[in-house]
Amino acid sequence: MDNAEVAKRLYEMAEMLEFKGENVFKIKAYQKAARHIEELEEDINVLRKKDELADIPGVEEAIEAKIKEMLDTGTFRAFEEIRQTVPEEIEEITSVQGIGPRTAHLLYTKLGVKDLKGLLKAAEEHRIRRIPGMGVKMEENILIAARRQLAEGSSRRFPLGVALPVAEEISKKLVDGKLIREVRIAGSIRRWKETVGDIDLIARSDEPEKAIEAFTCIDNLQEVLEKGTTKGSVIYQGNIQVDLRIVKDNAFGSLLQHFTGSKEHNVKLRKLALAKGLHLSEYGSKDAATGEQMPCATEPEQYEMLGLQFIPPELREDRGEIEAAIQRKIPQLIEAGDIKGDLHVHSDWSDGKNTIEEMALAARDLGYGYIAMCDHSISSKIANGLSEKRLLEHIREVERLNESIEGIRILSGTECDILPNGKLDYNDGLLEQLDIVVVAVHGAVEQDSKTMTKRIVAALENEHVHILAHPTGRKFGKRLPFKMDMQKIMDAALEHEKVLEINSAPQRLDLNDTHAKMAREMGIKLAVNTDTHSPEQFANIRYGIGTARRAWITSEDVINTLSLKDMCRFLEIP
DNA sequence: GCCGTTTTCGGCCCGACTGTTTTCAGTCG
Repeated sequence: MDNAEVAKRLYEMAEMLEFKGENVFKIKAYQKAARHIEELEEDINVLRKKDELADIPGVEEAIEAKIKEMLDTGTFRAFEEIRQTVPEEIEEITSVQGIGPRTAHLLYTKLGVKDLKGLLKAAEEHRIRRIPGMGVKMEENILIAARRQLAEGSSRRFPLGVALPVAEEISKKLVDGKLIREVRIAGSIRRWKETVGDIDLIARSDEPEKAIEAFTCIDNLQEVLEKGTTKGSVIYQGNIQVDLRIVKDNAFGSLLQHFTGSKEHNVKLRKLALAKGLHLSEYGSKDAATGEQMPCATEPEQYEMLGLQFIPPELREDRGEIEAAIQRKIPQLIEAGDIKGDLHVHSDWSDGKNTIEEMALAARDLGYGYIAMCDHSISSKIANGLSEKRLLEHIREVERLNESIEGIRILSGTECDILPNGKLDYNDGLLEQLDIVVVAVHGAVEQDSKTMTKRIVAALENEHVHILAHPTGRKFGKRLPFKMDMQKIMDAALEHEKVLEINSAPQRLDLNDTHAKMAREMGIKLAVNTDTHSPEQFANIRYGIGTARRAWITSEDVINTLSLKDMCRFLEIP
């Protein structure tokens, strides 16, 4: 069993204990252990051999024994025993909005409901309303939520590239409506997490109830879930849940902090606050002794009040950021303004929409000092890849434009295919004539891990190569990451001094945050590129920057923060 | 079931909203 499988089983154990109404702290203990195993970088089997399982936070005697049993036999007795008493499709029911473990248990024992179908049937036949403690309203809500889940599937998460524009659209509607002065996007979007479960908005308003009223009446709503005095919750077009929370001005920082999360970050923060005699909530810190409420107008104030350095939203995942903030060792993370050029740009010579000149001028308008024109190579036929002859013409065109355009340097480059056998799509003689060589896998994406790893490592061994673009090839909702050994690929990148790309295209975000963090810790340089195919797509850099920041990356880790002069030195070109 | 600058027992983060209740449990984030 690998780390993910062990974690999954522990989560399932927690879920079944919850259904049975076991002690909530016992349940939390399983969940905590599962989460830490999920985030473990080392193989749990290796830890076991070294007898270091108990070093994992949340793992002590009882859970340690169960993990050992799992690694030996694939399961553990307590799990198998409790499984006999819990319906198999329990998760189908508890993932219906409004149904938690207690209600699920009640429905199971009273009505024998054990899956989504049975739940729908019970609601349609009005059997739920007859259970003591339930009622007509409850039954109606369950019916709606169960039908929605049947149609849309459960626990759906949205790529950041989908959720962020929707959040921006709704924010604009709210501010245009006048009742709300300022809306801020919080939650996982503000942390630039690659997928998000819902959209969290917070706002300040002098008339919170009217503002909530207005929120629950905006265009394109599918459903209103909640409408209170300070909080509203709706399902917006596209089946995405949006929550809005409002407080008074003087607690805006505390509110923003609270609703940015993550949950794990906040839980740890509140424990830290308790040790200082403070109860932390969205209203600020409350002195445990006197009961005095101390709201913070800004986030940095809130962190300072707890004796912490300000923690940027992207780091708030309980991955060591609180410990670092105590010691005042939060790094100065990279910002969009640090980017001096884009090293992965397409034109209409291959599959881009605009001329090289138009792309260069657009980049110059953004204040960039250079761009690398990296059109596709021969084998990317579908992307109109450049033949050797056309690549030579492409180089001439770049030379010509560099003489006529002021204020930006165009680097002649390629996004060269790594062929299935690990060879490159152009010969060395041709690659040598380019300023920069970006390589990537496009075809034969189904190769097994060993072949794919060997293929990419072979490409990284080529002396003319500078950057490996979108290393894992994943595309949200379309393609899973290649099967490959990331550790070996990073070892090769480090050895041969190659740069790994953080591709900012919102459907890619590749490398992702954890891989990018791994690269940074190994000392591998990164490039944050857009892979743009039109002038507008330069703006996607914000997604790459968000991903880089989540990986604790600073401007020193990223090569395209170099000035043009330093970039030329880096590439060893005049 | 875990955990300890209140350390081997007694705690374990905090609050809004809803529905079904006469004061609160369940769910959610």
